[in-house]
Amino acid sequence: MGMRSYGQYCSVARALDVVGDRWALLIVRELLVQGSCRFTDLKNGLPGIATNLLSGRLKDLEEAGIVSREDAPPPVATALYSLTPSGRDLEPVLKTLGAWGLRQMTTERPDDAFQPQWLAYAAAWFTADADPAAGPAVIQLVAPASPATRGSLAEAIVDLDGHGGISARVGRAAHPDLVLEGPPRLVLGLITGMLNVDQAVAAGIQITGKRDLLDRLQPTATGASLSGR
Amino acid sequence: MGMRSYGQYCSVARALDVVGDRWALLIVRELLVQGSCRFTDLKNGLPGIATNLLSGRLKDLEEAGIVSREDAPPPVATALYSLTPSGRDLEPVLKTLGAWGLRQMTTERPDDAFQPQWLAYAAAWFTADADPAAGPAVIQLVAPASPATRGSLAEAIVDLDGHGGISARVGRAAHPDLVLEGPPRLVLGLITGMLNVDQAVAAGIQITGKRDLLDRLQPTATGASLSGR
DNA sequence: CCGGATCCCCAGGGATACTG
DNA sequence: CAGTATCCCTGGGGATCCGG
Repeated sequence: MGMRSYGQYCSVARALDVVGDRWALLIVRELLVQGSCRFTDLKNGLPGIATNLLSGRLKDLEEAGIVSREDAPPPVATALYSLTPSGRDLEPVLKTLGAWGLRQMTTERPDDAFQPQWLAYAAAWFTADADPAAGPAVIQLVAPASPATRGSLAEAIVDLDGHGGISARVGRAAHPDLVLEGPPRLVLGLITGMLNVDQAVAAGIQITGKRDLLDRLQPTATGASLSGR
Repeated sequence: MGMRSYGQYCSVARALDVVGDRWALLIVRELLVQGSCRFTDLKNGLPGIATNLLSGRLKDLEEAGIVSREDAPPPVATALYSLTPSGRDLEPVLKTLGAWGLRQMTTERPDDAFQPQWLAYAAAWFTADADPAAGPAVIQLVAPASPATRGSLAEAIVDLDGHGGISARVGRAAHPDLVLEGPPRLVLGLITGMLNVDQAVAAGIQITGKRDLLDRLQPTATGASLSGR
């Protein structure tokens, strides 16, 4: 299929030969965040993509050794897509790219899509646990989802494991130690450090539970500030 | 001009809205490596790009606050392009992307372009000084340039400053402590750690001078091996 | 020679409909 | 659900042309 190359013996150009096509890195993002998943799950996680383009890219990425496709066991009988080790190695690329992209989040665009898993990966990728010795803790993030799915909520659970690790997943926790609720720009701005607590509160974020957990949740990306607007 | 967006409130998607277009990141690469330079310098550093596309991208990137264009002082009277601070912040992105792309360098393509500055940035980005206390040192890299410019050489100077820093630039050093000469794949493979010394020598690289300097030049990217072929 | 602008053509992307 | 097929259209590749 698509084998267009920049024709340069340079590792950046070679990387872009493989993952530089439109939608390619976003597909990898979705596979990183969702793990092994079905065609439709990818389609839902990539609002705006055309189905032919998705299937085409999946073929390309499989050919390039980044994505693997396998048939699920009998009861399901559907194909599952996941990342190969080489594909998982793209995580640092998406992390740095996403960290740089935080500064682009200031401009508001009311009809942008927004999904719960993007809330999750932002917490996992752009924050660190400043005080692991304080033990495990659970933070619940809540924001209104895309305008397209009006009424529904984007909910993510952030787990501090007490050993310095932070993981996040979509869903609602039974007994969170802290709940942050508000528009995506505020929740995201607070956990990525683009807003400080005072600014986020003033802008209308709702903080429920152990507020001192916010001091443990240290933003690692040194992005611009969202406070200007 | 091009304002096509993925329409997702996600920092990765937002980043790709700005630098995801074809050639965009390669233009940034060239500006990072070359510093402030003219239109023609960029064109020469980006073999294969169409001039209309280059000028269009430069406009887009300028509009996005990544590139700045300024008129050079009177005697030159030409426009100079350079990166803004925001544009320079893309360096970590290109580093990680380039590190991942090293594994794509194994496939040989005889008519790929190859330029001296790519030799330089590879050394600066993917190596570290394992023993700064040993003092300053200079390593000369030499490889045949693109088939297009047959006969000419790609030459880069790697400077170990004796304080842990490594910088590199295009050119020929007067009195290098070490000279590595051979095909791009071997020189690049050796400094990025995809080949070890024995493999590179067996494949025909020429090493002249203080060979123990090679132990100081530690590859930082954990790429695949080129030895398989 | 440098710094583009203009033109033409085709491949790749976007939207939708359709099928196993 | 998991794609394939189709159509349309924009953006990219390549060459040429033009003002400074």
